Amino acid sequence: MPYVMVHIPKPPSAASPVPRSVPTSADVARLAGVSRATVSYVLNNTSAVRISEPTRRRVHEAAKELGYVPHAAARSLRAGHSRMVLMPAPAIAMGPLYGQFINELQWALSRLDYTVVQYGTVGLRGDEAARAWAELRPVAVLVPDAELGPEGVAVLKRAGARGVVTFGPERVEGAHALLMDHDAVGHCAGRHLYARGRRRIGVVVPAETGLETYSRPRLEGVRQALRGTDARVTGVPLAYTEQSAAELAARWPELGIDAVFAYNDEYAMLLMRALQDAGVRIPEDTAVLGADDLMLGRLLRPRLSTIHIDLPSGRELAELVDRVVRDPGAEPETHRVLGASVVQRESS
Amino acid sequence: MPYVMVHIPKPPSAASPVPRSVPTSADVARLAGVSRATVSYVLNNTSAVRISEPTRRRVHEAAKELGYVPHAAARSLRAGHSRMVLMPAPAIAMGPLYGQFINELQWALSRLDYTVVQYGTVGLRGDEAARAWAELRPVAVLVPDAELGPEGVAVLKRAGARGVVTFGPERVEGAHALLMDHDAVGHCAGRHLYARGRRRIGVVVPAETGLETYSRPRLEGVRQALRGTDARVTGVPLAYTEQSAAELAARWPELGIDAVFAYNDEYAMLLMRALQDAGVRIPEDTAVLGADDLMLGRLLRPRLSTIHIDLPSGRELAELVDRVVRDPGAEPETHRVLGASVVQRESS
DNA sequence: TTGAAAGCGTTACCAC
DNA sequence: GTGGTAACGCTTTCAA
Repeated sequence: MPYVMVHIPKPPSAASPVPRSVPTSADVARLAGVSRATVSYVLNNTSAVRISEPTRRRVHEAAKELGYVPHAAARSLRAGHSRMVLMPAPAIAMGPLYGQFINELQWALSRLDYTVVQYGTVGLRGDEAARAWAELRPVAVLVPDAELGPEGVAVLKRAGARGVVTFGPERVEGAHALLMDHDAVGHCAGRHLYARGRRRIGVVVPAETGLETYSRPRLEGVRQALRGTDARVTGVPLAYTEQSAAELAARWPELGIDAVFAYNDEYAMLLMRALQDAGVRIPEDTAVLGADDLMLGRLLRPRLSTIHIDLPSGRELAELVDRVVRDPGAEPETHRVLGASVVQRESS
Repeated sequence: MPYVMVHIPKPPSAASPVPRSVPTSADVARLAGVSRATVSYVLNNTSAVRISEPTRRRVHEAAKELGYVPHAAARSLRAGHSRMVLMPAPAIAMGPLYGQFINELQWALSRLDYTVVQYGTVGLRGDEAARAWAELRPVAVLVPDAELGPEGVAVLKRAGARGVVTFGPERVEGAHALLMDHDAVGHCAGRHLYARGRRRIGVVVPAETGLETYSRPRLEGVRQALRGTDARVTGVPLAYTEQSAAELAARWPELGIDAVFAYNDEYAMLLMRALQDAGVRIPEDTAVLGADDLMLGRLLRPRLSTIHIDLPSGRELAELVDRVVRDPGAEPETHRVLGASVVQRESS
């Protein structure tokens, strides 16, 4: 992005305030004429101790006047634990499905009084990343299985994490697992295309790195669904560019494929357009099937068939995390959470 | 999402390890037979002090054996500051453009040795949110201007934030600003449609809440571009559903609109399809213009014209943050960072 | 009802 | 070169 920042002179404004140092509870105590303990009692509404109303007011006023804000690090240091649930910020934008999932989850965890923090880990691999997360002493960690090994789980637990929950296609030793076996997506796709009479089935494998975790099991799922039948399955690499799609479409006749499961709706839209431009009729010559059930697929002509993916609700997941935190000794559980179903429209 | 988690019994695994307490540097010192200070020197590679090689080795081995991980809260408490840059996790999934922007930014800030944390603030409004952020004592905060008022800026600064940078269409008193005036996007769109000979111009305003911050200035920009001309500008509400689009398309003739700027490419695709289904010819009867320059727009027929939006690179932004942190006394600066240019294809 | 003091895990200063 | 010690900001027990 070659865009250059243009500096605009700041309009005259109020004089910058004197850079006071950060007010502490001691400052509040001093201003209110009470002890630090009293300040703590008042601001935390400690029920075990009864503070007179005038004192409460004085403390609150002092806190407000100073703009006092408690220091989270000091607090959790003293308490010996935090309510922080850590999850890695996704390295690649993973589409609206994942985004909504995250939002729901954050909301549900907030309701349970947890604080969700997405930690950007760039360049750190495996155990390095686990160590960086452990430094924050989160009470729970929610992480794609691809980013954490068994040693990573151990590091986090030793650092006091009461819950480690992974999600993705595989289990990780020692952690609770939300098993999203994308095999099921592929399996569903394979069965559908076979049922529609297709026998030479292509499966798009994105060329972009970072997606193998999902694309490989999806391909495997198709293979598995068609094992023992007369159908043939072919992996088809495709980058998310018009050029790549055009090149693939040009080779289409020689591939001899009569149906393609295109990883997701976006790749499906890209490929479908390229095939149409190359004169391939859809679905007569080749059926096209996407995944994710995006709204946009419905707008194409022919309308895009897709695999609808059911993710667990944020509320369920939050409750799982909470349960794990409350009973850290429990055996790691494995939950199968990914539902897949065909939405047949016109492209298959 | 009605999907129900299926519990799968855990396979037999290694006995769960004894729940030791979290190892501290004191434990490492004890095991290595040195003092806590020495441990600190060794693990932090303090250059001011020279430690014998055998001692170093003993410390490293002890740390490894115990699985010692330093406690970030304790460290920053002692240090009096952190390297944490805080940004709110977006409440609504904001498309691939924003996602890539965030990723680039995280990467660039990591290069400068900052730690990026996305803090999920659900339900907290304005100053409440600012206070929650302030508790973490971040060294810098990067936040959409819509989520922070001047008082919020003051709270954060009093809590020790050396840099507060807002981005979005408006400035916030006391903070550095990345002025993304979406007026420019609308302006660009208005000029283009006018130049194409259109005179009765509709501007889609998403019905979804949370987007007003962007949709309002875009509409204003179109108005502004066409002020004093013979063109007429009409705001057109549209929800992101097929039904809403169909209803709008049915009313299209009575609206008497010959060109529409559709907020972004996704709304444009939705509307364009509905118009086509209703028999409106594009671009002959009505021109359609999107924004964001998504790949998918190129796949439509007619190909979707769009406004390409140039965001600042993550590197530039990271450098701005770094500069602000290093010189917190500087006057707040305002940078104009949003470039808009027409990409004309076939729909306009 | 309030105050004094200990301690959470680290690091930096100053003696040894 | 290495080890004690104080201090960061907060909560909580105990004593007054």
